[in-house]
Amino acid sequence: MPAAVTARIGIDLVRDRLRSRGLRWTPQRRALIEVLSGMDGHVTGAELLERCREIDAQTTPSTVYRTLDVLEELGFVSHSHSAAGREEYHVLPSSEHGHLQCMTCGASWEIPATEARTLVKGLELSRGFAVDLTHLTIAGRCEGCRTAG
Amino acid sequence: MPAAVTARIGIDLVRDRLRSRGLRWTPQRRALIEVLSGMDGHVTGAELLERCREIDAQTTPSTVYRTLDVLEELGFVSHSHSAAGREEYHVLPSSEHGHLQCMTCGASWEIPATEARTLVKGLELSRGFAVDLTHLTIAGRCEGCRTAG
DNA sequence: ATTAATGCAAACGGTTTGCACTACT
DNA sequence: AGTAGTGCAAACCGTTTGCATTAAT
Repeated sequence: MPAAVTARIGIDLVRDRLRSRGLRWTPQRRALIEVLSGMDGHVTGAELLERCREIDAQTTPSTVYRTLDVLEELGFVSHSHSAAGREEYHVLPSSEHGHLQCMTCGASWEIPATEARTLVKGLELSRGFAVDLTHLTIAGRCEGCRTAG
Repeated sequence: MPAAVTARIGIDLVRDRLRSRGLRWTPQRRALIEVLSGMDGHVTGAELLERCREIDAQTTPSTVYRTLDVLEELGFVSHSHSAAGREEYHVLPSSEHGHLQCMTCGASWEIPATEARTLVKGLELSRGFAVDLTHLTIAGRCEGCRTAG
């Protein structure tokens, strides 16, 4: 079982990018970036809200979700949907990737573009369909849960 | 672009299976089965509710969702999650399959198990991960939307 | 001074629940 | 008669919105 990839999001980089677009650097945004930079690649909006509240108990949902929208526009995060149907944000690492999620233990792993190449190419050739890898979540049972249960 | 597969769900079969388990056959259930049997493979709970209301305007959400749960237990339907994150039910055709969904026009197509074999086998071999194909929805852009836009 | 961003509070949409009532068997 | 299923109404949860206020530039 491969370890989950840890993605990095540079606080200074985000700040500079925001400013260069005339957007602002606020304590609330800083908190969210801090939370995101400590993530191992995937979190729901609700989880991010909770974690931000650990930093600042006054954090409001609207601020978090609006900031996530902005960060998505800037290309720092992207979102897909978990097996439970909730929004799932993840920090954009260097390369595009999908997710593998275990329905038993809930753990999730990244599928690098290289590993998904056959799938992506296949659907493009057979159906002319352009897969959005960042949005892909494949559900199933991981090795640990299969051997355990 | 392959045509969407039309699945069939036999009204009499469902009725008999319900009864054989001590469960009951009601007008509300009949309505839902009728709706489901006219589907081309994928609908959200909310859509099913609406369609049931075309048959009986008094239909309530609770009844529809509870019946869907029962039907899922009996193996007549299964659910996954659309690209928009909503629950998506589909009638179980003879074989397991995943979905391809266009994020531009919203259309969706089935991916038969045969076509997903490489993916499923690959993840099993490389990671010991057992893909739940019925739960899989791959988002992207379909051929039509790619050439149009 | 300008205007982006926040906080509030309320609404949203889809789904789920508790409970008294109905109706299938 | 017994109990599965219904309808109602309210709650749920995550997310989104409008608007007046605050604060970054």
